[in-house]
Amino acid sequence: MENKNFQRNTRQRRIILEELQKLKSHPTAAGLYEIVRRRLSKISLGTVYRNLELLSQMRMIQKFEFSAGEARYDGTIEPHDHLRCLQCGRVEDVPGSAAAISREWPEECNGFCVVGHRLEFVGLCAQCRRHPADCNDDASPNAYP
Amino acid sequence: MENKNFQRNTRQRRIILEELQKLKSHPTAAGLYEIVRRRLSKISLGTVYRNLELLSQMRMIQKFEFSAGEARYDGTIEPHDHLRCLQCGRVEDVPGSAAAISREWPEECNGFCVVGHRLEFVGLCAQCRRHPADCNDDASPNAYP
DNA sequence: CTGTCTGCAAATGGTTTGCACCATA
DNA sequence: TATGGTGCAAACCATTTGCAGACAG
Repeated sequence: MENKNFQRNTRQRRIILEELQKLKSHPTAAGLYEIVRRRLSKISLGTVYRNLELLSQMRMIQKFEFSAGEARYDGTIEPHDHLRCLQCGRVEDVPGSAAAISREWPEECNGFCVVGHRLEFVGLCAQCRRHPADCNDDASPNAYP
Repeated sequence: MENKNFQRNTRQRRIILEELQKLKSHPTAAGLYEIVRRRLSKISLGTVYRNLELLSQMRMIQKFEFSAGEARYDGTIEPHDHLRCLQCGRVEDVPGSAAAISREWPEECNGFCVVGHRLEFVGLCAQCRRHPADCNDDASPNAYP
């Protein structure tokens, strides 16, 4: 709630934002840390967390914590929905047309003043559908239907 | 994925399920633990977690981990959506008619075989709308718009 | 009896935080 | 140079797990 704006434009912050915006995927903090580390070998995971939090408070990126243990970060700010693979954990954007479906909702519901929503579809991604053999291991990050 | 069915119908398991089904709210594991403890004073939190996990694997209850740090549990199995208050963290069911909107979605999207979805509306509950004074403290469990 | 389940406590894993030093404005 | 940011490591907190004893079938 503390919308504290930052003053310094540090090398770390710049690179974290840059690398995140470069990705079409939605990495976890640890995943992005590994990527950023290729350019800033001494950066710490704590710094990545601090900056991701700050950038998301400033609405420069989106943080979403749908259903899984780890938060994921998105380099864009337009609201949109996601597809999550139950087997491999991959998270992708719902492509344009399908996303449009979800844009209008009642502003009032059950006494709640609704200001937004979070929507995610779960299923199997194209890759995992082709390789059902991988089903035996415990890679499944969720126990949904 | 390991749909291992349980064999024993223990007092603990029975009471956990019973108390959860009695509630209209969606407690966290710790919350339910406090409730169950009134009937089983020596039960451990670990047992509550173990049974909630088992019951949800057996499709006798629902576990959902939308966006917040703690998972929440629902004593019913019919799929339905939720309303989450950004200020107090309360989670309620979306009432019938509104819920119907969200039931049909494409079965295929972006190569994914979609088997379900998770939808949650965020906003302010009736109570928090009446008491905007509480806004100053850091009780807000989420940083969504 | 026997194999599951429980209570306990320690371990885990993602995230946050305190602190002393560093570097941006 | 002042102060916000960083790296490091320890702390946190929800959840999981190993183990020895308890109990359902």
